[in-house]
Amino acid sequence: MQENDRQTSRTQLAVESIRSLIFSGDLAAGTDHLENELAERLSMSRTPIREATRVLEAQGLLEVRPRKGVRILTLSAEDMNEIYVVLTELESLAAGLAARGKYSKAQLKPLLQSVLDMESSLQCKDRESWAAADERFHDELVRLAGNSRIAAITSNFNDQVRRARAFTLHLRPLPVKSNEEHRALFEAIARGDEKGARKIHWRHRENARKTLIGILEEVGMKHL
Amino acid sequence: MQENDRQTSRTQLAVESIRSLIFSGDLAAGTDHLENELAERLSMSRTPIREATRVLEAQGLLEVRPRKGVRILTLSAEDMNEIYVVLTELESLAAGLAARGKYSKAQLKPLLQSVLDMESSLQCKDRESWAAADERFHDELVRLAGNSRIAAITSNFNDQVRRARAFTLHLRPLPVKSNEEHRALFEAIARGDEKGARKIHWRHRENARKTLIGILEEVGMKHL
DNA sequence: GCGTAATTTAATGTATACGTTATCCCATAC
DNA sequence: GTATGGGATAACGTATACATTAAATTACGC
Repeated sequence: MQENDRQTSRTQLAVESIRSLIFSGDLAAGTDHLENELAERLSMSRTPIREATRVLEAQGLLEVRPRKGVRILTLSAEDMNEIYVVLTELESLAAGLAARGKYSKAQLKPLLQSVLDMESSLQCKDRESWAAADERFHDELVRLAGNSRIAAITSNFNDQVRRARAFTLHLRPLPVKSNEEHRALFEAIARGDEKGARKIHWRHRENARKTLIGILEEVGMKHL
Repeated sequence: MQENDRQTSRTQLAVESIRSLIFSGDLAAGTDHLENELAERLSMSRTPIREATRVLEAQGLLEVRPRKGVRILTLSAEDMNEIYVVLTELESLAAGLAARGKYSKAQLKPLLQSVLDMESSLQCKDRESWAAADERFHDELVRLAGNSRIAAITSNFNDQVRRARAFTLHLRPLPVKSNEEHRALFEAIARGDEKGARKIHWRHRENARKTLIGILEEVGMKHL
């Protein structure tokens, strides 16, 4: 009856389902949910739900508050700032490491492709596809850095700010400048310019951070 | 009969107990342990053990391998390097943020105290107490940076490399230079020199990284 | 009506039961 | 001796039972 495989255990399924529900907003930030409710919703007993929520708590997506249910975490502007500061630092480091990697043009192809994709998305003013390409760019950048810890942390933080980014996607100006920065970063990595890559990406992220925080303050969005 | 309080739930107790057992070496790196074994050892049922091991897995201290028990993770020299690279980056960032904080002498007292403690430990050649003061120094530094994410990540990584550091503590030369660096960093923070603080700490950590990796390679320690 | 104590409710923490199945062991075939 | 297959074992995943206790509700005295 039950699947024993780690990939398809109810616990694993619960982790993924709850993550999706959080990202989609079905479990809105700031709302509370009892174990029973989640169990019923996902058609399983409380046992896998409990294991899943403990894992998601460790990942910073929710908070277990005994007798009040799990609370989907909200992010204040201050939280956002903290996260962006760390992302800026670690991705810049990643950019430097990627440049140090002396990759060939062929190896950098996926990175270049994501830049091209962003440029074409920008021409059609298609923000959604631009965002998707942007995510690929950042993922690829971190992958090229070859440090699994950096990858794990940035992935986790990107999960945490995903909602905020989606929210502001349509509120901010078309990211023309952002694209120029991506291209410049690509060039720096391609020519193995570690310091340059670091600096370019650092400024890129700083800009992104300021834009995001600016919008959140403008909209008076205290929590997201 | 059971304690319901989050602080003293069996799950929480299991998390802390298992952590201690790992740090003390009672659960040695690379060894496997069945849920039943752990449950019996900690005098509780498998339920809290399972929840605890999932959390510890998310924290990177062990790996759940169905039917083979949980494996206490070992760290290769490469893992160590990855972790130190990230620690270097984030703690340097913390040092810069601490300097930017423009703290008063009074507020910096704990930091200074840990430097003084290290210096006196060094005079008695007491490595253990030096290491304890060193840990206080780094904790305080990160605290002063005022970014809870940096604190969480560095704390987690320090946990992961704790065994390795303890192992090499008596193999490396007395950290005279390290102490000079701590003092210099303190001065930089005290005078609000953000760039200087960053640079000093970066070099400090780089030295620590190279020393550690050097020793591990010298001793031919592939895993720890 | 209001504050406090008693009572009920229900969410949780934990133990336990049990079905499933990976793994091990051995018998048999070659 | 090696390989294959079947059966036993036991570790795990999950559901469920149940005691505990925080929170909600009611009862009560003033």
